[in-house]
Amino acid sequence: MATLSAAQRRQEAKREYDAYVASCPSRKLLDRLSDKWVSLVLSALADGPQRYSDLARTIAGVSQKMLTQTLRTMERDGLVSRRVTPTVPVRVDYELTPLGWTLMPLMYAVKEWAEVHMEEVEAARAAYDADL
Amino acid sequence: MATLSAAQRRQEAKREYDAYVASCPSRKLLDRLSDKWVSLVLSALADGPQRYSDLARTIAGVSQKMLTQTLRTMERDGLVSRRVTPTVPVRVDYELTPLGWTLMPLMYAVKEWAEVHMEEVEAARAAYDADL
DNA sequence: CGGAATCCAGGGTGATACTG
DNA sequence: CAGTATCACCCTGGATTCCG
Repeated sequence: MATLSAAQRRQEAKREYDAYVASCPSRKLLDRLSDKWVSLVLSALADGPQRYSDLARTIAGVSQKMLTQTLRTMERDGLVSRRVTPTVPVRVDYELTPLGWTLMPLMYAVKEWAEVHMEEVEAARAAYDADL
Repeated sequence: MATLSAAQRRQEAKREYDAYVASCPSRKLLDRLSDKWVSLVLSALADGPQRYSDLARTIAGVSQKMLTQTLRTMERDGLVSRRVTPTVPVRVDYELTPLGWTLMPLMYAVKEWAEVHMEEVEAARAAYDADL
């Protein structure tokens, strides 16, 4: 990459984890981050702590199962924290951990990119399909 | 083309894409970008044009089918371009399009994040599992 | 309200074999 | 070398039901 200096490339080469290697834990982590719900949950929590039901409403179309499953995995990975308020009925809030906050901007940027460049992608698809 | 409803015309005029809405095209685009191979292909092409076999070697563990399928979709979406050199045997090079170059740094950052924060994630997992 | 558990259909995925 | 084709399987992910 042109934006990387030779020194940076050397440093990268020495890095312990390499996502290009299938057996590397970071590759599996990248696979997990490449879950379609993770980016949406992270982006949704950018506004601050939110209740389970708030997340379900913001992220339209997510099933209870997938939302819960995604939040559990993200909690286990240290990206979000779960706070239970033992009222009746129960209230559960999720918020980003410090680690989660370091990842959120990156995923948010991808989500933004998808929204901003949607037209160009659709134009490219139309052009591609026309050449068949 | 069929007559657009008032709501459709408003959306058309404002070009508002919201990835939180399940039916929004940008959501489907985000789902596609959330493919585990897309981020690796984009990152691999950050070094410049590469041959099919180079990509297959760099991205360890990808099957021919998935690599080809991923490249086809990315080509259709205008993220990569495909150049065939009709030698014998055939040589095929892939490179990022200008549109692909705008997305690459974002996905590359996510891949980097996974490598850099791997240890913290593993520590979080260990802590989570210990509390069961 | 915020889950857990179960069932189950569908398709995404990989292995394999073949081709220009 | 760079695919295409076929098949079988697993696992995702939705629907439903029940619980604290």
